[in-house]
Amino acid sequence: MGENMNYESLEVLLKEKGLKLTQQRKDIFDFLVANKDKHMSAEEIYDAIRKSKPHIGLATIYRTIQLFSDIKVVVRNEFEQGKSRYELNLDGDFHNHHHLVCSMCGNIIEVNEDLMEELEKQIEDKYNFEIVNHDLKLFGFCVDCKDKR
Amino acid sequence: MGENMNYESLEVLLKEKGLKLTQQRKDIFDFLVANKDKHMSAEEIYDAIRKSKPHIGLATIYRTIQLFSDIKVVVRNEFEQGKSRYELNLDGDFHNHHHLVCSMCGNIIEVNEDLMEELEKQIEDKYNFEIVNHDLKLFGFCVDCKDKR
DNA sequence: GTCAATGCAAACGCTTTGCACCTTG
DNA sequence: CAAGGTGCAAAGCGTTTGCATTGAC
Repeated sequence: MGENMNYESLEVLLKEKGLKLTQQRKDIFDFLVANKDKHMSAEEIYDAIRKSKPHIGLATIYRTIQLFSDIKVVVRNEFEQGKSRYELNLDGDFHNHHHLVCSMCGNIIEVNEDLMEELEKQIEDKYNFEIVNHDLKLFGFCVDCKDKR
Repeated sequence: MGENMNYESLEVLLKEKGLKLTQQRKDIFDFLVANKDKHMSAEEIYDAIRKSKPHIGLATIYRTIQLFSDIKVVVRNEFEQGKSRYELNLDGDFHNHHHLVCSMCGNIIEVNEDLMEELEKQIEDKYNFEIVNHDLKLFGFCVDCKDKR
């Protein structure tokens, strides 16, 4: 997919499945690109896009995000129980990266290193389990909060 | 808490907070002990207990599990989106253990090794983040399913 | 023109809550 | 007997779905 993902590459992924590049899909994609460092809920995406496109429906956000998730354009994550947050998957990487979740301020920090190879190898051997992907969240206190306690 | 957790140790934890050891709490605790290797949803716990105690309410299951979670007697986990599964936290360990989730049959396997010390140390240093707990799920194929693909 | 996509509102599934009654300590 | 706890039903909340209409190709 590459760092410079744009409408064309999105269109290619959609066309492969006989799907259309609609204005709403462009709008949602644009918004995700403009906020690629954030982890947003469906409602937040909806509210933000609605400011410039008042007719968009929340169901469209959900359907689009589901679709983008299927074609690996976004990654869904669950930091709070019962509520998903989404982020753009710029490099189209299959292996998820990790997240640091601050228990005090709720801030989410991306970890770009994998560091899981050795652990996964050991577990694959011992449990005879073939690991395809992982989901690692590390809870604790961020730089700003660790001293405030 | 120790391996032989029983009513007395549960009662101590409750008393500390001015709470009572009711029959329903005993029933739910018993059921969790009898199924300590499983990861059950609230509905599953409810249905199972209702067979012998038909008058128990689902809300009691939720309230009790929430309480048990607060006093670290159970651990809540989310393997499927929007649905929690619960397991007894026998040793009262603060650091969660890991889970292998089979993408084919849905089976969940416990990993008792931690293996995270080195990774956590590296991340704490690089990101200046104080790690307190983690949540690691490894998705893939279990022994029974890896050949069936 | 065809088929996919949208918007709306209603339905959904899990979980929480308000309240009158009951039980524990 | 004074908390706290329970059961029931209703509400809550994020998400999904049915359907008539609209829009992309």
